[in-house]
Amino acid sequence: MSIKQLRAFLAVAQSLSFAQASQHLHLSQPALSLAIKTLEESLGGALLVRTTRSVALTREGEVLLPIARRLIADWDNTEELLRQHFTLKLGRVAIAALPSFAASLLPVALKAFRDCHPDINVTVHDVVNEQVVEMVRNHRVELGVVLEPESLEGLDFTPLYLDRFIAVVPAASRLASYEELQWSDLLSEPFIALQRPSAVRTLLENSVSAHHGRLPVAFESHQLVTIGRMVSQGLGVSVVPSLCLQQMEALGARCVALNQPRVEQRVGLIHLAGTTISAAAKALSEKLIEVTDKR
Amino acid sequence: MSIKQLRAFLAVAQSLSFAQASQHLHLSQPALSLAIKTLEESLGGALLVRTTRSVALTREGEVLLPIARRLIADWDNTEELLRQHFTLKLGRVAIAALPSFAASLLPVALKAFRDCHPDINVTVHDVVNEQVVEMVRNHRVELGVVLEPESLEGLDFTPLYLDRFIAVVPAASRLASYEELQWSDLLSEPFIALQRPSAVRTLLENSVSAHHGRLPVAFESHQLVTIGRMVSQGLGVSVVPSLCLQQMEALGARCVALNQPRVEQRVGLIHLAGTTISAAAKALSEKLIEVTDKR
DNA sequence: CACACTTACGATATTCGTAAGGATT
DNA sequence: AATCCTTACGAATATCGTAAGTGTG
Repeated sequence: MSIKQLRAFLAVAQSLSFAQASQHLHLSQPALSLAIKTLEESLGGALLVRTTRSVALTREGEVLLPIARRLIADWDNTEELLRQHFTLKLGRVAIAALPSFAASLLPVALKAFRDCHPDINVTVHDVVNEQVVEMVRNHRVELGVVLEPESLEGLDFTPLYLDRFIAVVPAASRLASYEELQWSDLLSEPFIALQRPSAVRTLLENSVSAHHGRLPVAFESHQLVTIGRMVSQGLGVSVVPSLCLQQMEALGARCVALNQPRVEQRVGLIHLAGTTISAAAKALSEKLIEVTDKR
Repeated sequence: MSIKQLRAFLAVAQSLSFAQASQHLHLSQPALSLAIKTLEESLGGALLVRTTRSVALTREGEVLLPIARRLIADWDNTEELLRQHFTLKLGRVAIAALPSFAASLLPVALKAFRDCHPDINVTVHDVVNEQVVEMVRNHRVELGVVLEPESLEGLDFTPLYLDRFIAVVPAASRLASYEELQWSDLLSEPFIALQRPSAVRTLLENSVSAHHGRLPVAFESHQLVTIGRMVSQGLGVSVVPSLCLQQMEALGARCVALNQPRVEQRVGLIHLAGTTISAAAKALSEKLIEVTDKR
């Protein structure tokens, strides 16, 4: 029994005419006749009873008809579903991104993506760097945006941009007037840091300890928003990924370039190595690269 | 997308090896490779990602896999179901028969049928002659056993046997000692008749009225059993299809051949003309012919 | 170099369409 | 005579298997 044969049966059963059915199938009448015949032979009995002047279903044909309708419909739906997935008319992508990225560039990329592919469902997970890696490893998400990890065992890393960290200081602070700052300028102020565990926090601690000893953390939060507010209230200073510049200024804090030394870290896309990513994930990746390049 | 292609995909997706899958499918590796390739082309994207050393599913392949499993299972089940119907391993027949037949020969035929085809569900409707015809006409049953009707518009009639009516008299009656009886012998006794409407009743009335005027009905029932009991209790006499002989004698009545004139009527199978009957119905018909011939 | 998938190509099978045949209205 | 399905047959198409090719561990 083949799909063609079943379609042939369905067409004849519905029109009760080989002639009409053959037109509908874009097939010659004899070819249709043969198809039905071989179908009947493969099943071991007649499905249709043809007198020269009329066509009718046998009881067995009546048994098959509703089932055949369902099988063909299922078949066509499946084909359509897959095509939609490939043409990005349907599908889902899950992406995880570290908070600084999720709050800045990701929405821009998502907007561009959604404009191109409005029917793709995108799930965003705004989690700390380590969890992004974990979610990619556990197949929880297809894509991740992270600070370049030291070990990317089993992961493919695609750099998006180089993140240069910036100092965040109260608008009223004397530090706000400088063109650029050094670590030594900041360490005299109370420091507001991201709570551990956090890749940004670790990066900062390592950067500081190399030149000035321990980071003097006065306050901690795991929310960038909270840090921004604390700074703008004059509670202290902080250092955040440059991506957060706009967000911080919107919260009333001032951002100043941080040099001596610069704190830099590549940010990029990760996905499981060895597996291909879906067409939808590929399209989203491209949009992310596009958006980060533009900036 | 063809069945073969989907089976090929399923085999590869489950074993994650073209080599193993090709063995399982009894197909050469290159043929399998081609099948998958054309499937992917027809759907518009890759389902499997092959490095030279390993095979894995793409996201789209993962979407298809569970659906493919279901489609193939449905397909195979349907094929199996139809084959079972044709080989009489599965199916149902509905048959309607007039009471005298349903109570006598039909069970014998059913026994023989069930011995041959234990998995066919048979529904029996024990109804009066007119209802048998009606049920066949309304597609309520495929087969009917009736006294040969005058009009068989749209019906195919297959004679089973000639029913010769017999007189039923109380064992204690003087009539019980005769070898055969005539209508005139019976009409002196109270007559117990089947209730109208009944083909047997009509047949008797017509037969009598041609020679002796009206049938002097003293009692009526629509149950043969009741008539048998009434006769055996000495309430009167009756005339029933010869098929009921055993049943009547079992109820304590005596049966005597009825001549002068003989009342005869062909009993046969009917089914809707123009439609074929199911394999199961055909087999049951054959058993009925076999059983009625044997008698 | 051994293994696993792909490409190339000739052979085989299926399927198709045209033409002729048979039956019914 | 017209219509509708079936059979017959040569042609196009698809599928298959063998053999050679390619890339990886």
